[in-house]
Amino acid sequence: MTDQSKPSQELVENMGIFFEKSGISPVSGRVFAFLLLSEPPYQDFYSIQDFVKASKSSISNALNYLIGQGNVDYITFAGDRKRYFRVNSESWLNKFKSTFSDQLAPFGILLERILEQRKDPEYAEFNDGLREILSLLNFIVAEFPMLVKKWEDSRVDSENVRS
Amino acid sequence: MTDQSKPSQELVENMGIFFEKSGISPVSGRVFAFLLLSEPPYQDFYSIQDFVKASKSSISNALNYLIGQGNVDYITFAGDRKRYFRVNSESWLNKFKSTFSDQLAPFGILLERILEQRKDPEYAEFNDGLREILSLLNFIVAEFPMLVKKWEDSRVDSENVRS
DNA sequence: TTTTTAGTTCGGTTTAAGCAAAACTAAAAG
DNA sequence: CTTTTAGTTTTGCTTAAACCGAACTAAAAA
Repeated sequence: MTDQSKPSQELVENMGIFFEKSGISPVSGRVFAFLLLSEPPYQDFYSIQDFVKASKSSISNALNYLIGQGNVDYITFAGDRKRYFRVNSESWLNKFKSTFSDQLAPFGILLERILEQRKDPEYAEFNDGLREILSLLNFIVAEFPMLVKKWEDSRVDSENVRS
Repeated sequence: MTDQSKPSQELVENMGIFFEKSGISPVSGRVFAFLLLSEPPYQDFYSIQDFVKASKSSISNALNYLIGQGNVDYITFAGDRKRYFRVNSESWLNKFKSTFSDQLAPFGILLERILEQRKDPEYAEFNDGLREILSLLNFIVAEFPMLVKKWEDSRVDSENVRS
């Protein structure tokens, strides 16, 4: 289907390692890297398998994992029963926007629970240290959405300039 | 030494799981949770071992790992050869301040490398999606230190009100 | 100088994750 | 209604991480 220039194995391997570091499996990392680099940016199961050189089960698990994370989805074409898998950059962007609050908020709750337990005033200095972290955390959780909004607004502005 | 009220095993276990999720080993997670909850907030090797119920080697490895991460350090007292391990909230706070940029910046570089490769204009929409993520990323990397600064300033202000 | 203490290091075992191969399934094609 | 296709599920293997117990070490105490 149209263009076929495959990315370099080495680059996919390297980027795969980058994604591995964020906690996903090697094959998932490579699949994701491949989908980010391949032209076209949507690829069917067997092209992925062919490039990544892993078993069907590994590819299947990797794809389902990535789909579950919301970073990948797929499209289909009429009269073609294959699914074409691709990085869903929109959902990826949205995850970015919310990740900070989503991850920080539970951590703030944890810190609050700790401080609730530590009522002994003898070690107030330690508690103050924790309270400082909690304060920064709460500040970020509160301010971050506004930061995103600011970015969004700046995007809209530059669109308007063009039109 | 002074207070001895031990935290509940269950709470330490729960918080341990929370820290495990961020990628550390179960024993490390429990040790860290214990140090966050124990009164006093500094504990010697054997108190930790006794509470966490793991082997000396596991405790040793966990402590050295946490120390390596900068989240734990230790203090000593004259005439006492034990080390007393504790959460270093200051270094923890500092890690917080820098973590975002530190983690986001390499990711931005990765996205840039991807976009460099993807010159085929046929799938410009996909590239636009990636560029959008990169834009948000760069925005956050640039703005985040200012956000932290704003928080720091607000802290100093409230200190001045008191004095 | 011998013993104790406060850990660390070493060697082996257990457990879980990741993967492959092959059997399987559901839908479409022939 | 038989075959092919596009995956999925199952089973079993391999490897690495986590852990334990025991031997070890370096400094302090006796």
